[in-house]
Amino acid sequence: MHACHEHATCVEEALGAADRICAERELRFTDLRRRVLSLIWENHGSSKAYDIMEKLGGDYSAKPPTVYRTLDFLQENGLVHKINSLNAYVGCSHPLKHKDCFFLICSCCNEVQECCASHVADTLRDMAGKNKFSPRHTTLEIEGECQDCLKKN
Amino acid sequence: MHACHEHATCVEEALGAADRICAERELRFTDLRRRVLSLIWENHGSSKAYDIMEKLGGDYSAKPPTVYRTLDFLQENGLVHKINSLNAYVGCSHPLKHKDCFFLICSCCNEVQECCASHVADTLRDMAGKNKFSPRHTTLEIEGECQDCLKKN
DNA sequence: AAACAGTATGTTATACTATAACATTGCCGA
DNA sequence: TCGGCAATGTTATAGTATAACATACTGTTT
Ligand SMILES: [Zn+2]
Ligand SMILES: [Zn+2]
Ligand SMILES: [Zn+2]
Ligand SMILES: [Zn+2]
Repeated sequence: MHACHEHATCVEEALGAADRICAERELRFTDLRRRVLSLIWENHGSSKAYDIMEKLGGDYSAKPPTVYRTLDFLQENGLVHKINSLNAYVGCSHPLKHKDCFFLICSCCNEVQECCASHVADTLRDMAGKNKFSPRHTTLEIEGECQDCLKKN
Repeated sequence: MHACHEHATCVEEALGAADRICAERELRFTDLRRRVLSLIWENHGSSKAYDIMEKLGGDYSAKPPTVYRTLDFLQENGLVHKINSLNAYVGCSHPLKHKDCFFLICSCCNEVQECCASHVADTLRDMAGKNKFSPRHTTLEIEGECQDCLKKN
């Protein structure tokens, strides 16, 4: 689906971007936050909160509030997104440029691709306007099958 | 937000449509199913499963599986939709014509308006195509403020 | 250094959302 | 009437998320 030849690069870039963003905003990119973001970036699928919790401490030494607070922090700063249709979380693939993005979710390989397209956003804004609605946040999640999986099957 | 001068009409229409749809498909529109759909149509907001459960039997005589099975039936037959961003359910406002719909959710008055627009669906399909993605189901939920609430505030 | 404030994390408990598995009931045709 | 199947009931449990309060860490002021 994606084209990351060397996935370690994805992780490093994500962590590097997080470092810079937190520095700029004078936020603390603590060890816990870094570990959670890193776990989320282990692959290009989405991660469930309780799976992250287990990975943080096999013995459940990390408790739910710890995980959810960390996820909240990462979301607030645009470093991860929640996929509402899955109750799961993905790393933002372009945290500084993120705007009006949406998600293509392959239910075969579970990968999630984050996309931006200004004309999609424009279309939605127009549509909202015609309905006299003032949008604040859009959830757009498209479930289906990615090219690789289509080919395989 | 919506323009139902006599909300009873909305409820009756919804129940009537359900009757017809179930008859056509040789499904049983049982008392329970009718009651749940009716409760959901009490207003134009979204309903939480556990609230429906309480209304079904103040003493919690209705248990979760009863409610969720009924909601599943109603969803499968296009009579209600789940709003993933709220974990809540709304009645479908046009069950026979439903196709590529999306939702405008006012976080002020909590009303949910269901909209269809073929050009929105077209735009999304094109976009998916450009990403070589074969979409199966789209979740599009726009949170914001409706005209009435904008005026009021 | 000691006191302090503010942020981050730990801990315990609980709320909220949803499903599995099996029992019972009710409907309908053979 | 019997058998089969769909619907509902029942009990238990899984899965997702937050409230409330305690402790620890970071950096600043005195
Ligand atoms: Zn993003
Ligand atoms: Zn795939
Ligand atoms: Zn609909
Ligand atoms: Zn409103």
